[in-house]
Amino acid sequence: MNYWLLKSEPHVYSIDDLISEGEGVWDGVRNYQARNNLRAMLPGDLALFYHSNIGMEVVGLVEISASAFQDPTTDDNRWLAVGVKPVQKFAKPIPLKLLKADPFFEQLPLVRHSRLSVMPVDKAHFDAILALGNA
DNA sequence: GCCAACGTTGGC
DNA sequence: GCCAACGTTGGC
Repeated sequence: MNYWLLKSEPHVYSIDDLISEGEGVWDGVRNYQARNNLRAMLPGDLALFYHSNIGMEVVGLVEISASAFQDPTTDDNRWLAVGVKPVQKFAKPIPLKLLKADPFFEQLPLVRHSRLSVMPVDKAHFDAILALGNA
């Protein structure tokens, strides 16, 4: 089981959009590093859902429901998408500011490499964020 | 709205 | 293959 973080601008696609759809396609990724992370995902993997720009907080948890397939938003076969299902919306979203202020999260890619939109997360970091979200 | 960080493109 | 120019992302 692997753990991930998916970033989206909520005015484009928010966790509420995913919840109302029931199941979604994570598409539109146009960055090789992010694409490679999508390719490594397996059904059942868990991913944190982060709202960039507006909110700037980790808002919930989703599950990978389908491993990588051709991104349906382009004919260019370099790009991939995965299926996602909502698991929960956090009672307490975790602001980026809080993660940045805590040395424990220093190595989190979200903190270190803010432009990457699909990133792996250590189990220790994942568990800690989950606990904060449900505190 | 600005700008730093980073990725991509294209001329050489 | 290098690197300057340019475009995009995302925090502030």
